[in-house]
Amino acid sequence: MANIPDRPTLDGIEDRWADQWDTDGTYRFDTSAVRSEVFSIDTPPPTVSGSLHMGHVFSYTHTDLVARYQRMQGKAVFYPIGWDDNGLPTERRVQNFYGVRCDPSQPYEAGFEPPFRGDPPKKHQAVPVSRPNFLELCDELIEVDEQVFEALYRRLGLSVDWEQHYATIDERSRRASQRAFLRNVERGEAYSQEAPTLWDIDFRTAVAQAEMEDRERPGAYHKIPFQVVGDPASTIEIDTTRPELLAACVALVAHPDDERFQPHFGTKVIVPLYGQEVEIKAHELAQPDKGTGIAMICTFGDTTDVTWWRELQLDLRVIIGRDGRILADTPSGVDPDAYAMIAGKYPNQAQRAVVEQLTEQGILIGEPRPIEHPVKFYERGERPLEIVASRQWYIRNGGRDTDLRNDLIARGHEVTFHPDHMRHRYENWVEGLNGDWLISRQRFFGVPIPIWYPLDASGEPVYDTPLVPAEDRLPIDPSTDVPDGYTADQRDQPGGFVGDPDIFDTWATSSLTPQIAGHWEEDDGLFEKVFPYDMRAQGHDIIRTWLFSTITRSHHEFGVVPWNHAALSGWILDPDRKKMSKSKGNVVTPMDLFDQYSTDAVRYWAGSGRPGVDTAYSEEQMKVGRKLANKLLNVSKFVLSFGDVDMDAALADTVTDPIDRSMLAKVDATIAEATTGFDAFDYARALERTESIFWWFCDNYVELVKSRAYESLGPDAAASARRALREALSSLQRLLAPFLPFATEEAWSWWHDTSVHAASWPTASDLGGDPTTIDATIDALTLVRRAKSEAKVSQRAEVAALAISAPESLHAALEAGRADLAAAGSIETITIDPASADALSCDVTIAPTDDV
RNA sequence: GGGCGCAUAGCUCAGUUGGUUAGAGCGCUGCCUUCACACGGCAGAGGUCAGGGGUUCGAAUCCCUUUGCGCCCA
Repeated sequence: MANIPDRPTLDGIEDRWADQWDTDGTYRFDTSAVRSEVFSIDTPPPTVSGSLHMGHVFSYTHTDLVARYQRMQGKAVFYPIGWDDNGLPTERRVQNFYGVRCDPSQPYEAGFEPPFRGDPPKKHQAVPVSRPNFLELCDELIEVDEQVFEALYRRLGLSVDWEQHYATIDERSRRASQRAFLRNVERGEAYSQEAPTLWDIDFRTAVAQAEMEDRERPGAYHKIPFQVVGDPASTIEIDTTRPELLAACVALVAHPDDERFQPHFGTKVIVPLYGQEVEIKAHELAQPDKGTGIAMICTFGDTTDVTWWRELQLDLRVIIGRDGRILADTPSGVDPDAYAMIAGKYPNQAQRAVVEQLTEQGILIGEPRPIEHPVKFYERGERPLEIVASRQWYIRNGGRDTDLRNDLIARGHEVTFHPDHMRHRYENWVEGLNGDWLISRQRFFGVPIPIWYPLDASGEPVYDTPLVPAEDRLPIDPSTDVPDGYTADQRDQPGGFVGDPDIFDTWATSSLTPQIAGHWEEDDGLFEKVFPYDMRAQGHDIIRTWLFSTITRSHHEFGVVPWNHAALSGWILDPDRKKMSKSKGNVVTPMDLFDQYSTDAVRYWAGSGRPGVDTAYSEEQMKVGRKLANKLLNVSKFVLSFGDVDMDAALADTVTDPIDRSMLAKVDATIAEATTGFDAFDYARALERTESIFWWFCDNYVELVKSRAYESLGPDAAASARRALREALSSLQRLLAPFLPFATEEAWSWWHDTSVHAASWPTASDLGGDPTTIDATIDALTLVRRAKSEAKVSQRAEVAALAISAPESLHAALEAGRADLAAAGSIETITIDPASADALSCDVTIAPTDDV
């Protein structure tokens, strides 16, 4: 037997085996496999500029469990991983790390040295740098960040194929992203349009509906009267939380069924302070129970205003600019003197000024009434979103098209969700979309939109006839590359061309991970082997973004769903059932936990979290996992210590004892349950069943037969026990291998030359044993142990006589275990008598001890 | 406001198509220095299955309802 350490330990085994797997290529994808032999997995590329937390460990472990199971089932597992490095999170991290900010008007500076590399002082003013310099710093930092992530994932034991690695900013990703987009454009699935857009005034970029969230914020209703045109004695009172937008008012609106306002529909009123005349309109989105029941429509205060403006075909009277300030120029029809009081102010400052004016002039009715109301924010933003008109690129997603929406809902039904109820999140989201998917961002670090526009004679872009590159030129950067038929000196010249200055939102690229990871159109045959993927793994919080957008892109490009199964992981909650977050200071570093409890122990905790269920962070569970892994090492050592066993002889010829066959029948049943669980992506169930039989095996079966295995009853009886022990151990090690990859590999290596992770998933030994045969003997053993516990003697204490009373139906089973029971309980004589009751009972006579 | 999920031992959770006395681990209590494991082992105590109603021979499980918690969407 190979070297079994005297004292097996979990400490330090991770690096040793991770290196070995790397050397052996244990998890390398077999590119010669045909599609039916492949199990392909689409995993989330983590945002490398973010923090590493237990949420990553949790959900990535779930994916790995399934990957390892499928690999042991003989599948060629395609399990790539990528980093999501493009986008705003990286920009922010670069700003905070180097103390710089991107200013595209700055010239490029070769060999630029940033003022800091990490922790600039708080009072430091960010140094403006050119876009190319800024992007260089992005590239520099993500390389460092990615190494940290890779180290963690290797330590976690993810069985990913590191050769299939990608990043969302790398050349292949840019090519795939641009190619997919250009095909969307060609088919009319992507288009650009000048339209009202959700806008973050701090990041100065457009934001998609999926990135928007409601936050409860204090506000106040201001009751303001509008004088009716032609009837100075009559007023209409409105309640508004945004009096600063009075200048942008284009209409009032009430519900068509509201009898209070029906007489007024079509009449005009005068906006206080600013004097423009606006009409009273009817629309069913007006809420009669909100405020006074009639609202002002401004261009634009919120998304409902956009709907009203569009459907009621109202004027445009924009007053908020892209920097969030009130525009300098007075809109048409608005009193310039009143407007001058708010021009240049931020909305909150403007509100104070307007309320002051209203109060001074005695217009405001009563005091403002404070309320809490939901306000729309960019999920990363700090000030409320505004709505500005701007030209942006969109991909159709059913938000403006019922047929497409229904198609995408139908696609959702082609995916099996785990757990199933997560499909509701998807459908809820698709049904609630109110516009197409905005993919352009006015930012810097990302995949450039591969489009130029011709400039007309006056130098204005002709947006209707964009210039697109041939696919074989991709990826391109329109700010440096030149469209076919033009020369570089025509850039920005009348009659020349201009590059689209924007980049894609991160989701526009990460929605293509199946294409990117699978080398779509890279002509190496990989894509056809892996697509559509077998499995998408992700957290349930990004169903509306990543899951939905990936289905949308696949639907447009291929007319199929990108994967057959979507496995959703839950969140990690802290022990108080709150979502863990850095701001609450309750985030623990995964690496420390790996060191403290062993990686396998942490994986055990993750594996016990059921699919889709939010799970409490629990170091107690990690302790249990450590105990399990430790026990596996020790019981393996013990089972393998009984001398050589002829593993070539037929199992049925060697394992003859009905007790041994009964145990193996129990293991068979567990193998079936674990297999059923894994086939349904329910790794937690597989773990629970496996763990249960494992502890039973250690505590009961091993204790019962170890004397026989020591040859107390002769060589044949010993051979049956030894072979059964090894058979069971082999199955148990393999059943646990997905969960405890390091400990099982360690223990497996003591008696095999190849990896347990390349071994086949266990199958039933099928010796025809009765799984219940052993139970009566174990029950009797438990009663003997109890008697010794109650007598407060050692479990090794001798028992002079054991009288078992049992129903006659159990006598044969008890006879089968009689000799093992006598040895395990140190029992001199055992009698088995019929019992009147159904239950088994024991009368234990403990032998007198020789007091020394 | 619409939708989804959850409620079982002090804690974390299993409990599959309804079927004997509702299970596990942790924690707690007692015992055992036992030759694989003291990072261990053996045993014990601990439950009105959130409340109410219904279906059924039989309900933690199915139906209705109330309450509480969480999430998604508007």
